[in-house]
Amino acid sequence: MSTLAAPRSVPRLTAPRGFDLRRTLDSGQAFRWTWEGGVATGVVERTRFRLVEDDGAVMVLEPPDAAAAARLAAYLWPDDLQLIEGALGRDPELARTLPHTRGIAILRQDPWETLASFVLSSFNTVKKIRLSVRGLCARYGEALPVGGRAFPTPERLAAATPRGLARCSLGYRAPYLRALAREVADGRLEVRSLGALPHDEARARLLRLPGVGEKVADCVLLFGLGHRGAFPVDVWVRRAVERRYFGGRPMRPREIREWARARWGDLAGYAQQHLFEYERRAGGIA
DNA sequence: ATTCAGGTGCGAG
DNA sequence: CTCGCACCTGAA
Repeated sequence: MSTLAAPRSVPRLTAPRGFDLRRTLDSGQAFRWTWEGGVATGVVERTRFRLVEDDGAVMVLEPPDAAAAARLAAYLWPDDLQLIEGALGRDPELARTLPHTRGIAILRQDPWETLASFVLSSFNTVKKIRLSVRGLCARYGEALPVGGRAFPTPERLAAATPRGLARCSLGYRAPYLRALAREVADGRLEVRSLGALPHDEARARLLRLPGVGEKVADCVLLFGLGHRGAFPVDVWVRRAVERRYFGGRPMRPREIREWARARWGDLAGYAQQHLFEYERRAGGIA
């Protein structure tokens, strides 16, 4: 099958039908993946991976380890894309969108990393978020045996100095991040246990955190806590919904979110991802 | 040099 | 509650 000559030891993961690695990793939900040619490099939990897509499969160039590859699969494609895209395609607008966006999976990311990263996302661009996250990992992340660095623990960030955080270009978000890290480090917030709460309860808990508003809370629910019905409304999604579904009528984010949840239910998060990706590319993001 | 992109928090009404 | 504004920094 494979036309690539690869060492026999390189694990080859069969992707779900239609899965698109590049679209998935570049869709603004994760901030640590970089591409060099056709090779994606990124850190998941405490393992650095190097991946290439190959004819319906993902070749794991690094590490050469079947157990790690299995963990990667749980991160990359937690959902049945065929089923989801089939259902969303019954929406005429999404049917027009999907040819340009299909194959995007919503990742299952670490809750703490997701929360911390998306606090940085407020009033910020994807490019700059990546820059800040890279800086945080370089400065505060533990060096991993095989190379790369882990995302910083709450303890490390709680102990960070304002000066050190400023080096990571966090701007006014630095105190939010540190306050957040302290809540977790002190045990006032159990990030992992958030995942066990129902959607609405987890959301209410997130909204009490510093630097977490409705949009960031919905991103954490969707990308870190597995709540696929969450519908984060950023400027792109807002534009897309207003223009494509409401004839350009200005709407409040909350109104959009409630409408989306009623319309798409547990698939709202995926609907958002496709609308976001399409709008962003049409809107001139390289 | 100037302008722009981006959610949240806060005070005022 | 809703509104209007300040906030920080890389890129154009």
